[in-house]
Amino acid sequence: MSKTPLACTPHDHDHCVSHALAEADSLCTRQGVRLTALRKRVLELVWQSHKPLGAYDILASLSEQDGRRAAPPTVYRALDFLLENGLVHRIASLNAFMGCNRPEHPHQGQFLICRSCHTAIELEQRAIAEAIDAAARTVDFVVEGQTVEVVGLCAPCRSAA
Amino acid sequence: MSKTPLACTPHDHDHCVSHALAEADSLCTRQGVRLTALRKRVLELVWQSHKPLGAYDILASLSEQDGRRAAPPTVYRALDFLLENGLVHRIASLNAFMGCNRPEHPHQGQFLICRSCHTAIELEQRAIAEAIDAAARTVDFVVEGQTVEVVGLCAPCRSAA
DNA sequence: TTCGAAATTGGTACATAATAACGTCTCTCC
DNA sequence: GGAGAGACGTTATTATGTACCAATTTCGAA
Repeated sequence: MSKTPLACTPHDHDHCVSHALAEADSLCTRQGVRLTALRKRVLELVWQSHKPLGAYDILASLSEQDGRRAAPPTVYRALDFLLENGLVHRIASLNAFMGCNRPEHPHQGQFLICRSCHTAIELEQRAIAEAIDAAARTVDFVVEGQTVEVVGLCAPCRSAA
Repeated sequence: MSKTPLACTPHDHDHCVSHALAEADSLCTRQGVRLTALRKRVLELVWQSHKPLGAYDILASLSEQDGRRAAPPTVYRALDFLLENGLVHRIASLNAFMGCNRPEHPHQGQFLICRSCHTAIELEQRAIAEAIDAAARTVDFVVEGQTVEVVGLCAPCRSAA
């Protein structure tokens, strides 16, 4: 299995999505969990969007594109599965979800969210995680999970302005 | 005006709340904005809680304790004012609000949230902010706002377990 | 002092996000 | 084939947040 991050640029977008799905397939097989058709489709929808996608956006796509009669629990259950298995991340400040670049090893990313184009860049910087751990130690707090979500302007949007 | 953080320990809780309210008063006067009775009351409720408080919790307190007939927009407007003026922080991962320890200078804190007792500790570590800024620079992203929310266990809860 | 604009608040209705509870189906393993 | 677990369908409900307009208050200017 490739170790390259699943970077997504416009010209190779379809390839990027299929790569992500293939990697998810293999990961689930190794973990002994089932990437069912529904779960795979939800993951595909999340990956097809360049922006973090809301649960109800996914719901709408399932109805409109697939003609599937889906209710909220259907989507949330699929998202829960994908979250548990590290295939997507949840962006708390947006109530939205995005595909994980590096599902092959467990981690919690940091996210740069452009307020203009709404795309999100996933980082995985040990320096940030360690700065947080160090700060937590000073108040004797044991860290179990980190949420780092940064709003600002990405380079393309600054150029456009 | 004192520069000491408004640390809140059980034995001086009432004093801590009144200190926060007095500081908010003076800050709003200096800024030329109006800390009305409603806004002050909402701030007081947020400060009285040791845990981040949801908007609908505030709403319930206004109804039950004050007998005031309040609808959601009333609370959200007051919270918007308090957020804009740096008197409270919003915790995105909890959909909740907590009083700001240091309203006298603008900042965005980092939050350590105990999953057992649900209290939140506000930090203000330049090292964390700088690690994030540095990471953002590597992808040419300009940071405008940081959300850092850490879940884990605080020292008292670990001792109790 | 009185007028009038702006800010604040009250209130209804609605929009969006997430979960509870329960039944049914399907797959796998024996 | 049957039992059990996991996955999915369905209805209803709860939780969170906003759009909109009307009524009131505040405060400066005439």
